[in-house]
This record gives sequence, structure tokens and C-alpha cells, in this order.
Amino acid sequence: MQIGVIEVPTRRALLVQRIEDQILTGKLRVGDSLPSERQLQEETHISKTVIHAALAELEQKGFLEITPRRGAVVANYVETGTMEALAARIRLNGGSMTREQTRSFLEARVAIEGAAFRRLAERHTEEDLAYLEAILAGADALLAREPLDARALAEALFRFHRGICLRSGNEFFPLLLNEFRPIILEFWQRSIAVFGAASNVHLAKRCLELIRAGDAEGAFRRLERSVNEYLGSLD
Amino acid sequence: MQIGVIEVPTRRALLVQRIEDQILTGKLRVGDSLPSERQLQEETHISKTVIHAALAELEQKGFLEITPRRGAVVANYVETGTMEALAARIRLNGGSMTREQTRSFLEARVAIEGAAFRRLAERHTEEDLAYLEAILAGADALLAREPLDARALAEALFRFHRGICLRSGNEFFPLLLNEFRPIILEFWQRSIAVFGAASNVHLAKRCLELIRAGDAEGAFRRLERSVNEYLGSLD
DNA sequence: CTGTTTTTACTGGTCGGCCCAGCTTTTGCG
DNA sequence: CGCAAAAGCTGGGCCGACCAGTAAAAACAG
Repeated sequence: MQIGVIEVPTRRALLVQRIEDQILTGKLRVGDSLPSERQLQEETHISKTVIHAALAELEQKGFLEITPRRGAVVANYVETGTMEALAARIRLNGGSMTREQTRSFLEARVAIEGAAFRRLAERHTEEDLAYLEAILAGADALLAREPLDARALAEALFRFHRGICLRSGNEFFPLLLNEFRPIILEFWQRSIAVFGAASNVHLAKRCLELIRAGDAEGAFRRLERSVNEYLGSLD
Repeated sequence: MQIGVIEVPTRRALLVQRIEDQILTGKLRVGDSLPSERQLQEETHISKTVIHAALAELEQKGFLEITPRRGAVVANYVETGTMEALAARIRLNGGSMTREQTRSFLEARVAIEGAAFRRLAERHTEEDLAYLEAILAGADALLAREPLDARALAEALFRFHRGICLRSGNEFFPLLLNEFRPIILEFWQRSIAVFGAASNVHLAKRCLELIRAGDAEGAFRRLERSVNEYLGSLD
């Protein structure tokens, strides 16, 4: 048996997580007031500096709404939340989404990646293709190794799809995929578990071929089909 | 003559901005190490606590990668960056995007909002429409008042479009729009300046009508057309 | 001179306290 | 009783010291 590295989390990170959990599990509801910073300081034995930093972080993530000299209330994360807020909620549910969330997520992914596919199919250089091929070569290397590192392969698939966005020439697409990152990684890990590692890598290669051939619609349909297959596998 | 309020920027905000600029202008390159917190303290005459907070903020934005007891290095913000990193880059260019950035941005917006339009046109309740109408009524009220508060109207238009995403039933769309928020606000303010306030509100109303009529494609084309007009106005 | 242990200098993380400005509640005077 | 002054909160910003680790330098043994 092997004991890996033990990462010591910072107090700030622990406090952020604690409050996130309270919000996401419904113990703290939208509109509820948080205790004052000084009160939290007493409860947690953490200094006001760190408390303040943690609350500021939660505000930026969209979980809280802080008004100077009035206090912090739990925000409606749908109104103000970022992708991070959603990722946190998914993390809490044991890393799994409801079926409806999954459908929403895939719909959004198809909207973004579909646009990237189209652009790249229409206009790409040899360098673009070489870049994407290099990523897939890395995935192949992972495939050959035993035991399979599903996490690493999921990362590679993520990099491939972000690579498509990156090379599409649209500055926003890769950033959007970065926002999705934690969710997409969960997705690929599940996809690897359900459809197998080789199948997923093969699908990526097929998409690249279609892009190379300039078949924008074909690439888009291939993407759509795999998404539907994934959704079907949930039943 | 009238002298308005004088906002005193905080040291922390100034430091954040300074470092952001250094990164975005290339004086600090990806992979470069930052001076230690203590070194920065000496250079800037700002306390280490504030330095620490500023660096933490830059990390959350995706500009830095901080490892405890090892230091901070400039992160590849294309890899890890969020929409905020891009917003910062735009802010640096005097709040305006290049033509290519604008095109990218609108392409992404059409991809996301287009999907939301389609969903909402196909499936909406009376409550959804009432919700959106209420937002437009607020925009009308702003329109009647003199002088025009362009910022507030831009906010209203943002809320309307986010409302469409919200009511589309896709949990991700509104979150994506939230990520775009700072950029979208710049967009609407410019659009108001170029096409006039009334015209923008009228367009929103027209979109709502098409959604009500269930004309998904019509609504989508209307959106696409206005985007193209905006792009055309840049020449 | 080499390989190993110990020391030291340096890192980010945390602490508690200071003052500030503004909102809320209590107090106290006319 | 009415109303204004005061006291007591809030978060925001900042400071200098201390903590627990790391990595390089110094000391040491062979």
C-alpha cells in the first residue's frame, strides 16, 4: 500500500468549502444573511483577514452578495453565479449531474463546440491539424499504458476539444471551455467508463478527419450523435 | 462647474491593475516568476497582507499560479484564464475590442443565445413572457427619462437577454451570459451610442414577439441580422 | 574531495489589531 | 412625547509580526 502526498488545505479554502456546502445543501438559503465577519471569527477561530478573503472569493464566484456595512447574503446563484458555482454544486452531488443538468450541459457544449467545428472545418492550416494530432498522439500513448489513467485521458480529450476551440480562431471559445473544465472532465471520465477508452479516442480521431476534409456539417453531426448516445446511456 | 465624487482606488486594486498590465503587455511573460511577496512589499511600500490579497485575486482570475512556499508564476491565461482575464485585456485597450475580438465575441453570443432563442420559441409559458415583458417595461421607463442613463439601459438589455437564457430551461446559458457580463455591458453601451436607445429597445421587443409567435428561426435570424449590422457599423 | 546531515534564509499563509466610514439602535434632553 | 445626539454595529483597508513549511547553503563526517 502507498500513501500519497498529503495536501494541507488552507484555512481559507476550508472555510470557502464549508460555506459553499451550506448553501448548496440548502442549510443556507437564497436571501439568508451570513453572520458578521467578527461573529464568524469567533465561531471558527479564524482571523478576520482570512474570513474577509473567503467571503470575497465566494462573492466573486457568485454565491454571496456583500454590501459594505450591511453584511453578506446568499445570492441567487442562477442570477449572479459563474460556472464555478455550478461546478461546486456538481462536486457536492458526488460529481454527478441530474439528467436535466446533463442535457443542459451538452446542449451548451454543442452550441459552442459546434460553432468552433464549423469555423475550423472551413478554415484551417496544416499547423492547426498538426497541433490537434499531437494531442491525440498523447492520448494514444495513454491508451497503451496499463493500468489506464482515466483522469489523464479525460484531460487529453479535454485538451483536444479545447484545442479545436483554440484553433477555430475565436478567442472566446477556449475561455468558455475553460469555464466548463471541471464539468467536462467529469463528463469524459464517465464517457470513458461507459464507452471505453479506445472508443472515445477513436471518435476524436474521426472528428479530426472530418475537419481535415472540410466537412463542417459532418463533423457537427458526428458531435451531435455522440452527445445523443451519451444521453441515451443514462437511461 | 461641478466637481464630482473623487473615488480613491485602493492600494490592492492598484497593485492588481499594475500586475495585470505587466502581464497583458508582455512585460511579464507566461512562466515568469513574480518577485516574492516580501520583495514586492519593499518595492511598493504596501504591506504583505495586501500584497498577498492582490496575488490571490489575480490567481482567481487565472493570471497567476501560486504554490504555497514556492512562489507565484504567470499562468498561461489562454489555458487557465476565465472571461475575466479577457475582460481585463479589453479594459487595457481603453475598453474597446479589436474588430476580430468583436467578431469572436458576437459569434459566441449568437451560438449561445441562438440556442436559447430556439428552445424558448419552441417551449415557453405565459409566465416566461410576462417575466421578459417586465424587464422591457423597465427599459421603457429608462427611455422616457432625461438625461438618458446609458449604463442602466445597457444593464436592462443585459437582463433581458439573460432572461431569455434563464427561461430557456437550460441551466448553463444564463451562467455563460454572466461570465460575459462585463463585455456584454460594453457592447450594449456602444450599441446604444451608435444606433440610439429607442432602436435597441425596439429590437428587443421585436425578438420577444417572434418568440411569442413560436418563430424560432425568425428570432434567430433577427438576432443574427442585428449582430451583422453592429459589425458593419464598425467599418 | 565526496556524500550526508544540519542549519539558515526564504517562501506563502495566518494572525489580531488598528482606524475608517456609514448604517442602526439606543439614549437622553428639551 | 419627539427628535437629535451618541453609542454600537457593519464591512473595507491596512499593518507588522509570526507560523510552518521548502530549498539552498553551510557544516560535517568519511
